[in-house]
Amino acid sequence: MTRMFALVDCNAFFVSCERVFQPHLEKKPVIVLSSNDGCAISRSNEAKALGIFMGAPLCKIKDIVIKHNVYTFSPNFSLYADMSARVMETLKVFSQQLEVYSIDEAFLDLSSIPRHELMAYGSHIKKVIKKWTGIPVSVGIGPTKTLAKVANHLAKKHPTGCYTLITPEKTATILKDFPLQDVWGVGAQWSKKLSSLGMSSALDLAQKDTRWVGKAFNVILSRTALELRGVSCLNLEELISPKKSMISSRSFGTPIYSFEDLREAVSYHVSSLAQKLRQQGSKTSLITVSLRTNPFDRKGSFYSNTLLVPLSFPVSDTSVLIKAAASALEILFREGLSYKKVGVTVLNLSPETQRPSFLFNEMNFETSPKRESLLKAVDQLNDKHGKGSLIFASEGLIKSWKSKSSWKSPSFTQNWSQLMRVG
DNA sequence: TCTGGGGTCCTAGGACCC
DNA sequence: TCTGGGGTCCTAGGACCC
Repeated sequence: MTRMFALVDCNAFFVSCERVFQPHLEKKPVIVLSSNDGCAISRSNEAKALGIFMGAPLCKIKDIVIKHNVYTFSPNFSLYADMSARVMETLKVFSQQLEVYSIDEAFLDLSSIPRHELMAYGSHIKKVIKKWTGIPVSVGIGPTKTLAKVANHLAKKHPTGCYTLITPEKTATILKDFPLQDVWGVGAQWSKKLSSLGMSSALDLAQKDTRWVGKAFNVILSRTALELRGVSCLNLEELISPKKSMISSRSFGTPIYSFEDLREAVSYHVSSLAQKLRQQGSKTSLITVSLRTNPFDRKGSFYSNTLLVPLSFPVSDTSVLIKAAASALEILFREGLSYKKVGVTVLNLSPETQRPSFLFNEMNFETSPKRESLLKAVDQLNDKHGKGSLIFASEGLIKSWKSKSSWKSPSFTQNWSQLMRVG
């Protein structure tokens, strides 16, 4: 039996989340900005119609925003995460086999639904999600994940918000006019190269010999070519696999000059990563610190550098990681520069249950039960009273390095005092 | 005023070993 | 003149995704 996948994608997700709690924003141009109020990362249809592009820097669209009274929000990621969880929970009603692909997208296995009912089933999903969560979605259905993605593109423009690509004939007709750069897995670089080789539509790639594609590009793109042809190569990944790396980084609201401020910012990132490591039940044995000045600043010379610090054993202890990161920062820091961003990455993650046999005394500090229960208590307090309730001293209290966030909506789903009031 | 943040996978090439 | 060949592991870099 051929398989059948649906891709359910939330429309302008962050904007839609804001609208659920502020219904007066319906039909109005709305945008949500990136961290630091940098650029537009989610746009309502009305905002798109005004010519606001994905990733447009706020400073460059300021005139449009003022002239057309575009409602502008700083990002409220915990709100979006909560709304995402509601959408995903609701989706489970329609298929037990579900892959949460990103914060606003999920693949569903619909192989068991009769072919002639798929269109109606897709429309039904859309209606129920809207009714139960307030979020509008588009549904694309096809025999492979890549074709479901293509169908979803078309669904966004279709009045029903649902589109199916079931027969090979219809699929070929659609792919003939479907630009290659819009295919899932084909980015800017490859579409440029493909175009120079004479391919411009998705059908061109689908009809190419896959071995040739594999040689000229790689196995990923040859898989994409097969999927476009209707051969399913990518399975539904229902299990959420543990992360193999984690990043915490942020641009500063205003440039930072002092080592002390940088160290506080780095400590903050490390602390947040360490907590996420413990949440996932992982430890890291490689931490990297990177910092850079503003790459867009024409005056000063650009400085960007990263340092890897291998740890002698896997850890998730905040203090141990802060020490390692601070020593890296000392090496990276150059006096007199105006820094714009720091970031910390933890790699080589391993399950915390997988412990190496101990040879050295230094292990004792990290693994002592007292130490572990202390960190557990810190995590529990922060869970209960909100992130940042209890922090490590090195994170600092002033946070002069924090990001800009001028127009953040209230914590509608997180904080009792900020719940919506009715009547 | 000034351009996000967080991930994954694949490949080539070097180091090292026998 | 000749100076192996094959395997594994690791890393950096490049591509992609949201």
